[in-house]
Amino acid sequence: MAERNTRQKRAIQAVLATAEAPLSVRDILLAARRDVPSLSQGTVYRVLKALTAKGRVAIVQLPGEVPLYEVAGKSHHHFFRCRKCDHMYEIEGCSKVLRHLVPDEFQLEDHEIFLFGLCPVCR
Amino acid sequence: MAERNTRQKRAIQAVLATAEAPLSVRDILLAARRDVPSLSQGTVYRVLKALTAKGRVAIVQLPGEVPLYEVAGKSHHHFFRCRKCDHMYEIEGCSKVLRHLVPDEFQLEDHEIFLFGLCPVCR
DNA sequence: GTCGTTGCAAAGCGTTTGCAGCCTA
DNA sequence: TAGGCTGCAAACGCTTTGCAACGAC
Repeated sequence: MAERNTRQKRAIQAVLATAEAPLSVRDILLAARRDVPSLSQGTVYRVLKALTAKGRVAIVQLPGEVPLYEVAGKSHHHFFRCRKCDHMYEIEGCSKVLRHLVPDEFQLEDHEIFLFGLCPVCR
Repeated sequence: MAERNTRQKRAIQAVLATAEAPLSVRDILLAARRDVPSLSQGTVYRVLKALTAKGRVAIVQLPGEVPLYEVAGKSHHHFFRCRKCDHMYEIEGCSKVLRHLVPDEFQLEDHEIFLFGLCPVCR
């Protein structure tokens, strides 16, 4: 019943903790294998699923792309994706004006915003 | 070279044209088979891909779900998804305030907004 | 020693694609 | 009749899962 603290879990969480941008399963697998070379894909999926269920990891799902993972608990934010270099920038804060988009009869609980364009470097 | 006007394409476009909400590939396949029973999944994918490339169809990609398709050319809008009945409502208009979310050095070109909550019926 | 966890490989699911025959123009 | 289009089925990429061995406690 008690959850166990394994090398695999520690390696995966360490990778997520030190990442500066959301990572794909492949990214996580390759990075974590530097600590635990025998790490398998299946384990990465299982550990991520468990961490997500516990609310310790958040999924960043861009339209038409594979899901990315980041540590949860950061302040509410969204992402800006540069269409040239593909880099993802975190956008802090979030417009209160969203509430006015929907009629009052709707009860707005959550939202996702993805911004696309050119970043300062690529302009 | 010249594109041909087949029963399959007509059936698929008719389904999209009369749909009141974005449809999945499965939805489209089942509906279009009422006109063309022999219609195959592969053809649906190919026709949708072609229509999308020509800008006649738009993809609605909700995080973690299969893509949905709708006729393009509607006025700019986003979606509100009821987390209880799963119905999707179109939200007209879109906040200009988005531009203020990103620093001036970023060149904002496009965006996606998904709203989640309870619709008037389910509240 | 127990039993949660892992690696492996097979299976699952949505989507793409090669190919031979079909049918629109 | 030409060649774009279709149905079929195999292949593909990502994710899940069954199972026996492993290892944290």
